[in-house]
Amino acid sequence: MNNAQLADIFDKIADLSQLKGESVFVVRAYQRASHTIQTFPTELERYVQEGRNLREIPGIGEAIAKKITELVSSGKLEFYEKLKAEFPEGLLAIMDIPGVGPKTALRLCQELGVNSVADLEQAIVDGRVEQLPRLGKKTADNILRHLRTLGTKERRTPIGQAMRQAQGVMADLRVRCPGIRRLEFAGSLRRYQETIGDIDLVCVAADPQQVIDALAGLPEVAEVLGQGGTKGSVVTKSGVQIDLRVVQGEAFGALWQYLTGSKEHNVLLREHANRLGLSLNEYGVTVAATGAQETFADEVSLYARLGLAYIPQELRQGTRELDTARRNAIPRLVELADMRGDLHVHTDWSDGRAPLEAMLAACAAKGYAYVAVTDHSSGRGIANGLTVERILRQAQEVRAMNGRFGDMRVLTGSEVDIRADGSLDYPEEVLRELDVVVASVHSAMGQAREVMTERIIKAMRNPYVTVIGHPSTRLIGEREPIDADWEALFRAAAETGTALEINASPERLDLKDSHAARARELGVPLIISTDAHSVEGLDAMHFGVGVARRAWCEAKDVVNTKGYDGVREWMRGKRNF
DNA sequence: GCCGTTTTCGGCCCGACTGTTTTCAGTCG
Repeated sequence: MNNAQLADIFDKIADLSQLKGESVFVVRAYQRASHTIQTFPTELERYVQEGRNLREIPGIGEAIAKKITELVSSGKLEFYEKLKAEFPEGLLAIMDIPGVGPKTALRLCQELGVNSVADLEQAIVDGRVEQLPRLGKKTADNILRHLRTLGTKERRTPIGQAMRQAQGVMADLRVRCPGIRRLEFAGSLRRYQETIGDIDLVCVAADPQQVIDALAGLPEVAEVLGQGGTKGSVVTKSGVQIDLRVVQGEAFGALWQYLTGSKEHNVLLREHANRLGLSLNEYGVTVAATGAQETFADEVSLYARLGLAYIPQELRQGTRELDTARRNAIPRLVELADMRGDLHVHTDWSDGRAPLEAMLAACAAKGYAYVAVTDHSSGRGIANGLTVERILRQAQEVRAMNGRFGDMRVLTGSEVDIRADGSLDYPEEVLRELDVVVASVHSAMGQAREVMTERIIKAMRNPYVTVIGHPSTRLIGEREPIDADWEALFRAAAETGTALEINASPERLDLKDSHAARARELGVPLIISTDAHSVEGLDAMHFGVGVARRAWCEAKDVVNTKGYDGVREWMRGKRNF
């Protein structure tokens, strides 16, 4: 049983506990455990097998540790089975409808005999729901509306799309409201999560109402969910929810912090504040003893007031960042400016859209010290992969580009298919001629775990393989990752000195954050590359850096933060392994 | 159910908005 499945069960236990009327603290404990498990870098199943103590994980106590052990050893949990049996199966789905929580779901079930979403729809249409005390026509209509769009819209938006949309809306708002003094995005977008639930915007303006109204009036807005004096919430025509919070004055630090979250981080932060005799909300800090209010112009001063080092937004996941900040041990995370080159770039020699020179010119304009040209190998017929003859000719041309783009060094390379049996698409005589070999799985992605794991490890053992490209092959929201023993892959990568890629393309982000974190822990060299197929694609580097930062990576953990000489030296190490 | 620079027991984050209410419960983030 993997962490995602475990987390799902504890999330359901939390929901069921709510229905059962357990105290909110019990519910919260299960929710917290679910979140912790979801983001934990190691599979708990392996953790338990290795005899490690689950209770060392924050948020996991005696009771939940026992439940996890039962789940990973038997695949079942008696407590959960019994709990589930107490309620109709459809009740959890009813609770998934926005606006319907445990209280309402239970009433619908007990007072109207509603046991499924379909039952509920019928009950609303029949007019039975609006007759219940403290519900009413408006509530019933809202539930119906949400119920009917439940299956139709994607729940989360990939970060690339959300980022574009956020920037568009922010530009529009600035034009419409000249009184805006500051406008930033917050939430999961700012934390560089791979998918975004809704876009959170924070704003400082003299006239908050004007900005709220402007948001509601944007042409791309399909529905206004709520509109108050400081807060507006809309859904765009593309189905993305945008929440906007506007304040007057300069007390921006606490607001931005609050809306950046995560929720789990904020809960921990407020608990921490309470222990210091302080109370924290989105306006600032209140000293409990005196009632004195303090505001903060920026986040750094807010964290400092709470006795904490600044916590970069990507680390605000509600895991160990608070403890680390208290010990003043937050590392200096890798930054976009640390990136010295891109080691995975395509041109129109294969399936890229731009010519070689255009790609190189764009890389030079970014100030890179080097770039590797890595078009597809011949196995990718559909991607116009390069035959042996063409790759050797391209390598010649690429080498000849050196000196034409200032100090930027141009490296030869290829993105070589790892075939189903783990062999590579080019013979060694060819690979030997290339500076950078990105080995990637592009076919037979459905192989069984053992086969797939062995296949990739075989590629790592090839001395000419520099890096494994987009290791999981997933496309976010479109294609599931391969099934592989990640722990085994990470150990093999560390042993052979093969880098693993953090593919920065926002539809991939592969390795993902938790995998990158585990790889880093095991000493695997990481390379952040854009896999650009166009000039614009080169701009995706910051998404990859965001993933690396979420994985607590420092510059030293990322190979292509080294200068040209450093990278060459590192690559020589791999060839001699 | 978890947890400890007040504590192994007694606490546990905080506010906005909606819809239904004459003061607030439920939901959400």
